[in-house]
Amino acid sequence: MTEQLTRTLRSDALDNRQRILEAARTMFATDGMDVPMREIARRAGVGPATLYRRFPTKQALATEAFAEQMDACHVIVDEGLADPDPWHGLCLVIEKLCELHARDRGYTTAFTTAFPHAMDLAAKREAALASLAELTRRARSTGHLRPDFVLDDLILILMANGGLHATSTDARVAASRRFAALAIQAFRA
Amino acid sequence: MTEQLTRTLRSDALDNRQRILEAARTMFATDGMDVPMREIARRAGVGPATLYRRFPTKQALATEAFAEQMDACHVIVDEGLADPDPWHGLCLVIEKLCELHARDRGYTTAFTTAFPHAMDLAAKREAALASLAELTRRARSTGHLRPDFVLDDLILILMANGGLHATSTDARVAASRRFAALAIQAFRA
DNA sequence: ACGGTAGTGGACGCCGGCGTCCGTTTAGCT
DNA sequence: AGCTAAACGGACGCCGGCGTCCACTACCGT
Repeated sequence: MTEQLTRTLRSDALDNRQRILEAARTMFATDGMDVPMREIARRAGVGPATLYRRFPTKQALATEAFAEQMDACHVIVDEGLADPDPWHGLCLVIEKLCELHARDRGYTTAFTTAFPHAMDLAAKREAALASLAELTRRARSTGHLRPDFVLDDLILILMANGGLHATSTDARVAASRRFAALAIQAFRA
Repeated sequence: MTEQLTRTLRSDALDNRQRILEAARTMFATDGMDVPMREIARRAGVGPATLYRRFPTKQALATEAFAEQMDACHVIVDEGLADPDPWHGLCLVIEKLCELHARDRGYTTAFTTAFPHAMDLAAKREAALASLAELTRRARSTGHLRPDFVLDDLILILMANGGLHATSTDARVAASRRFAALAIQAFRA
């Protein structure tokens, strides 16, 4: 679908579009989801009208902007699945997902609150969760994972991880790391 | 200090003040900290001016409104300290604090983000944390608590607990309960 | 090079929250 | 009952974000 847009879009327009997405990504990541649309436009070096023409709503913008973060999520989960030791793979996934979410304030809220109509995000989210379920199934069979573990526990942890506030990104990442370690401890058989 | 105000305040004014605080408490709890001041005034049945006269800033209002929640925190910690089994007391404290925070959206953010100038809150917070430190010290000596546990871990958990979002209060409380159980699991030796 | 059209962004009006002023009401004392 | 000062709240102006319109610009095919 992006391809069709790419084809019919003029070169300068495409350029602006890219800069808008880049600006949105960085601003969402550092300042969270409540940055004014104006501000994103300013940083991208375009007028408000251009921004609104490309992305009529903030959700549309967020959905596109977080596409690569979503892919990063998938890569992380796939790496976990590829690990010969499922328990070790699961631990890696937890650590990396927590860090990813800690580095990007906006993505966390986008992922957890999962706005009503961001179906594109939701679909990918479901796919990632399915892979996670498979990974936990394998990890449980190794005996290192608590037998009464359920997938919801992991989701719970990820959501809770999003509640970690801090003044700087570094502090947030550090807190997130400790938190991931505690979570793994809680999941161990 | 409240006494002095009480004395010099006219009866109807005192009445309004009470209703404002009650309205603020319920609205902060259900809708979080970002409710408009207007809305609180409306629910309390007073004009905006009255609200602003009593509480010039939202922080002032929040500080007073959460005073009893803060006391509830103290009671919980004290109960934990009074428990003959420190480890059991600690578990109770974790469960109750998580639930308290889950029931009151506003209080959670007020407690964790701890606005710059809400020194009254901050002072009580520190006192509670000191008691918590004592409790964890005792719990560790029983051997049921992980030897490498630090107080910051508990704070981390409480902050993370604040990240649990849900549509209804009941759902949030349920999630919080599961989360507390996981946390206790992570802290066990 | 040039015309046509896609694309742009400054400017505009709207809305909702904020904090304050002032004419009116009412508690409380005599 | 009557007076006075305290208290009230509706109304006002301000600000910042939102979404849109239109006169101008610049790309691209010929």
